[in-house]
Amino acid sequence: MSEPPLSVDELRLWHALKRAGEDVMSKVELDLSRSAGLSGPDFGVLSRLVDLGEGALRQSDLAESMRWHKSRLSHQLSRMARRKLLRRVDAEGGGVRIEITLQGRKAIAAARVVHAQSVRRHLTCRLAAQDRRVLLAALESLIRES
Amino acid sequence: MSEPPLSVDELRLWHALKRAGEDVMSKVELDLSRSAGLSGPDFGVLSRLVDLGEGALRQSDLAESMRWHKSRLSHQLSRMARRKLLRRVDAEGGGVRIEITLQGRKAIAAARVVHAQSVRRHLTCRLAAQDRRVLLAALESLIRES
DNA sequence: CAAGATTGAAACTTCAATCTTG
DNA sequence: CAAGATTGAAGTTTCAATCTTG
Repeated sequence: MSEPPLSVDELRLWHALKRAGEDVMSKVELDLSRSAGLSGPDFGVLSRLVDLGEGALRQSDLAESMRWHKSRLSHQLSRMARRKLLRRVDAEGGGVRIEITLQGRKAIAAARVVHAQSVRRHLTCRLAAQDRRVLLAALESLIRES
Repeated sequence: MSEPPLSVDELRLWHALKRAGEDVMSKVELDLSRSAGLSGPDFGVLSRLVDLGEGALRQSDLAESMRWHKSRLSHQLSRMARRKLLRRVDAEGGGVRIEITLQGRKAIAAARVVHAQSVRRHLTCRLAAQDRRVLLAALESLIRES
C-alpha cells in the first residue's frame, strides 16, 4: 500500500491550478474592493440575490447556491446587514428571507462594471481563443465529478 | 468608453476557474489537516524550507517564494513557531533566518504522503490524459503573464 | 533613510455548541 | 425532535502603522 510521490507533471498541474486560481481571484477581488467597495464574498451574495431571486432569497436557498456552511453565511450576512447592503426579514413558512436594499442594488450594479473589466483584463484577454475553450472544458469536467 | 457585460462563455470560464480552484484546494487542505495536522499554508511553508533551503531560508526569500505580503508571513510564522514546527534565528548580514525543527521535518514528511494521495484523488485522477495536458498548458500560459 | 520585520485592528473562515420554532 | 439559524472562540488574511537596524 505504498503511495508513489507525485510525478513532475502532476506537481506542475497542482501548482498551476493553485497559483492561477489564487492570482486571478485575488486580482479581481482587489479591483472590486478598490473600485466598488465590495469584497469577493459581498459580490457573490449580492449577485445571487439579484440573478436568482430578483432581489430576495431564502437564506437556506442562498446557502445552497453559495455552497457555504450556514454559519459562514450567517456571519457574512451580519456584516453586510450592518453596512445596509441587505436586510433580514422573517420568511413565510419559517426561516429567514434576505432582501437586497437600494444601496445594495447600487453597489452591485457598479461592481458589475468593474468585475467585467477586471475579468477581461486578468483572465479572458490573457488567453488565446483556443486556450479559452480547452481550459473551460477541462475545468468543467473537473467540477462535474465533484 | 462603455464596457460591455461579460459574455456567457467569459462568465462560465470565470465561474469554472473559481469553483475548480476552490473545490480542489479545499478538499486537499481538508485531507492534509485531518490526516497530517497541517493547514495548506503550513504545508507550503514547510515544503519550501525543505525543497529550497535544505531546511532553512531567510524570511525575505521565503516571502518572495510564497508571493505573500510580509505581514502575512510574519503572522503565519508566529503561529508555526508556537507549535514548534520551525524557529526564528538572527541571520548573518541582518534579517531573520527560518529553520525547520525536527518536529517540522516529521510533520512535512508525513504530510507529503497524504498530499500525494489527495492530489491524485481530487485532481489528476479526475482528468483524462489529454485534458491534463491542455489544462496544464492553458494554466501556465495564464500564469506566465502575471 | 530604507529594507526587513512586527504589530494591532478589522474582516473573513471554520468548528462546535446553542438557540428557535414548526 | 429536527431543520434553519445564530453565536463565540480560535485560526487566517489584509491593511496600515510602526519598529528596528544596517
